[in-house]
Amino acid sequence: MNIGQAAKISGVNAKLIRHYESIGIIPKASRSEAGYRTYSEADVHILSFVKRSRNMGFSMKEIKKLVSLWRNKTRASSEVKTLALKHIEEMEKKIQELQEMVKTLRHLSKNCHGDHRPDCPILNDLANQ
Amino acid sequence: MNIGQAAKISGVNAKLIRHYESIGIIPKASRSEAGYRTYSEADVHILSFVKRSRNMGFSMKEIKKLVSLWRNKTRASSEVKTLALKHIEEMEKKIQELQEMVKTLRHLSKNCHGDHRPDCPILNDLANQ
DNA sequence: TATCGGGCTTCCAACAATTGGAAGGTCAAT
DNA sequence: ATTGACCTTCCAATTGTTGGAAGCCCGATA
Repeated sequence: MNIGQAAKISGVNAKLIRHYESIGIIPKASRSEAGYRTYSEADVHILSFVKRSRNMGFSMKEIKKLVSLWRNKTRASSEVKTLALKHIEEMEKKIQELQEMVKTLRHLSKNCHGDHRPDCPILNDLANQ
Repeated sequence: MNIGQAAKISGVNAKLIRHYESIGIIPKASRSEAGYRTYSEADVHILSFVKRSRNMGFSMKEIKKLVSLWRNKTRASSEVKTLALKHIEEMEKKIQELQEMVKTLRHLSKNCHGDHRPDCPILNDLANQ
């Protein structure tokens, strides 16, 4: 099948598929006589894998690693688990940071009248802390 | 004072100060005879404001708006509050997304032996869901 | 057969925010 | 006079994705 079909099935748009190929996330697609990229079911499977990994928040660098681990039938599951746990840690750190920002900003907003008057604790705090 | 001094005090590094100037976040600095940028206390104050806003997770676009609101003594506090509340909403959405990713990935990791064996539920899930 | 729409190709540029380097001018002190 | 620290500009890389332009290919219709 052509790239458009592969895009439709995998949910990764054609532009992005070419990009992933160019940066080596996925193997180079074979070509038709006319130079069109052609994809097999297996190729589409890889694309779906990438898409789902992306949905899990993995970076492209991590996904590159995941794809190679996935295709290597003899790798140890510990390698994958380590990668996943590291990613979980990073996400939890990010969550904490965001929660602290929300907390601070929510507190400031609560003290801000939010009307026509110019006095605003939010700006005061950002400016004078 | 020169840019290095302003950077030190505000906590925004010199490179970034120039960048912020170039994209119009902060006003253009005045120059010495030799062409060096010169900063007043008030200029540094703006830089600190930007820095703290960044720490609150605001985008540069939002910060540009915040700076102009801050410098406008007659703006309504509701304008600021609206911006802050919108930002809080976005952060909370992001938090939820991350939490769901963590939840899924944590579940998968729990079922992964994480040893020398190749069988790995994490990869299986990413591939076959 | 001519042509038209849609899909494909490549390359180049933009977004966000920051960081890095290169090549060169300036300043203060030795 | 020269050193070293600081400043200047410009250009490129990062991360992940999206957009456009110019041009080729394929199938269908007039």
